[in-house]
Amino acid sequence: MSLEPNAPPAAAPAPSDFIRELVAQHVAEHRYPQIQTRFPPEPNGYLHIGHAKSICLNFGIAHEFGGVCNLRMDDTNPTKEDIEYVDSIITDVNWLIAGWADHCLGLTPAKAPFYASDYFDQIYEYAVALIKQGKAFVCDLSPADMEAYRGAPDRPGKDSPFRNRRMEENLDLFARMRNGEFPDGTRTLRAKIDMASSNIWLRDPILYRIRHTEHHQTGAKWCIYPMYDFAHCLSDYIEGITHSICTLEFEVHRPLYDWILQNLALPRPLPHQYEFARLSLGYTVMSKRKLMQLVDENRVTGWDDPRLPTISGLRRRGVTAEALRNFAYHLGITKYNGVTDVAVLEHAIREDLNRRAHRRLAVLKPIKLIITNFPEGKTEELEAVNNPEDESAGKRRIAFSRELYIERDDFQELPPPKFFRLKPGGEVRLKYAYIIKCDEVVKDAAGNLTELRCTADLESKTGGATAGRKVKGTIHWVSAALAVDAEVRLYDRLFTVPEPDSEGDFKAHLNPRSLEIITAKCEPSLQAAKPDARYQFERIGYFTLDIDAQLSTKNPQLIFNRTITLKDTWAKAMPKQGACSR
RNA sequence: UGUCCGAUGGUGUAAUGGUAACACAGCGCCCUUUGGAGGCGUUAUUCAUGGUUCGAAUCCAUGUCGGACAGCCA
Repeated sequence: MSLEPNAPPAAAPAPSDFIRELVAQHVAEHRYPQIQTRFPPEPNGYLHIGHAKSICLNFGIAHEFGGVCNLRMDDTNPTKEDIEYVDSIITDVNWLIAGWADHCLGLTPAKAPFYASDYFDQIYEYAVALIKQGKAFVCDLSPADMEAYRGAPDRPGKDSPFRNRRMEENLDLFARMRNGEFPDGTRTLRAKIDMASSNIWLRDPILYRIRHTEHHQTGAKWCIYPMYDFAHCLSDYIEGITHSICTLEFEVHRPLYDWILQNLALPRPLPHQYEFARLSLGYTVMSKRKLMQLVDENRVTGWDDPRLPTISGLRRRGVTAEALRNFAYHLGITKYNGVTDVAVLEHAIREDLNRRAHRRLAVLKPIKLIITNFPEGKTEELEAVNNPEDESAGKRRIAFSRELYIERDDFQELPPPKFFRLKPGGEVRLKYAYIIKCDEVVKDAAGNLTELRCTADLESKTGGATAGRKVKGTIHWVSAALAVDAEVRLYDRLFTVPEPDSEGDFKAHLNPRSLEIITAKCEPSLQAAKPDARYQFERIGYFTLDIDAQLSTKNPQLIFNRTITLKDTWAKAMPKQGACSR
């Protein structure tokens, strides 16, 4: 465990909430030598944005108060866990805290994350200690009997007939449980507390159960495994955790957390548990069980499907760690179970990408446009700004020619009022290039639009005599001859309703149009697109290369994921138009 | 009808006995070679009732509504 204190950051704009206030108070009182938090996922699925909230809280507190936060696998149930999940958790956590709180990450001497299973020997000894004090006993009740004896929330339970076994017998039986002498489910180790307690978790809770299952970390060493309640508080204690922060559903378990540590008469200070409300986000589901269902039933392509709220999915979609952290920052920490509007996430993503993304021109749904007064075969180089938000991003040159593609949605033959784009006889600015006027609309025999014929004001480009002319609309374009094709994956929300899991089958609300795949025409510079770069396709949205893209082969294939659309006040005013999807 | 927890604009949060504020969303205007970004403005809030107090979102009482808990899951 790492013990060197981290220097508090210079002047980080730290959020404030009831947990941080408590921590600040404890720091002021010098209650602990150092603040220690932990993020304790069970490796039984991939991490999602709800975990990101918890990671930002736990690492954020360590970061702000000069402490350390341990990543700890809460791996006490080998029947549900897998090494694949361990690996993904390590990747996701490191990605999310990189460059921000990675210096707060507590690591074992072997530079590995922590595992509750590392403490199985110690936890076993603590169980023995409890037995010796007469505070735990081996119970032979079957699962069904156990349930019957437990009572109900409004009805007390009954003492197990095995509750008053002699200490020596308990010791012997527990050792034989460990030795594998009994089949699964035949015996448990239970704490001796109070079967009449109004808190069900204090009704002689199970501490150990028998599971003849190999563990992804400890192999075949154990056939008994501690329950969450027993392992968690002790793991916290062993690691020197001061603030054990978890979600609201563990509130009822806190008396048991405290009971175990107090009855073991451990040297102080003891860790304490604090609870906050988990994240619920609109238009998605957040439970690992439901996410796993979507993955297992191939409703999505995998845990990292860009439509999923998993950290790996968001990353693949193009969301940056910084955007996720800013989102978490704006969330706040309370004990109220609310549903956060996805617009808050979307805002954090756009704010981040607007600052960092280089602009490019790409046409998603092309229609050909001919500049009739521009010479055939001529190519002109025009200067384009890479990022108007960041002058240091520089400029690039883009090729202009007689035949172009423009967005199909940027032309309407019978435009509604306030349509600022191209229309018959109308003028529009081609971004970074000329003002053009639409002279002729060409259609095929079936009446489908095939081509637009326009004339350009050849003095209107940047630096030209009429460059200052005001036209209402500006549209994007690419040179037809030089454009490169790219597969573009247009993602939309996975569900059609704000709370898919509020009632009934959540899968009934899956959005059938959550993914549309198209071939776009891109400006040639996109051929050199970098895997980690974010691009804004001007007037369209933010895009990033997908991991499926083939970049270094003989026939490179560009594949872009749409991270998020640009805000579009026109689409909002004209709901029936609807460009690509939304 | 048990125990614990909670309730502030549409949404999420702040105000820690002293002018109810911030962000997102919405709406309007300005600006714009992105209908983006940005700027300015604006709509809208303390669950209810009673009490304590000069003064209550905040403290107390009662009620209402919501959430969590009866896995050998975490």
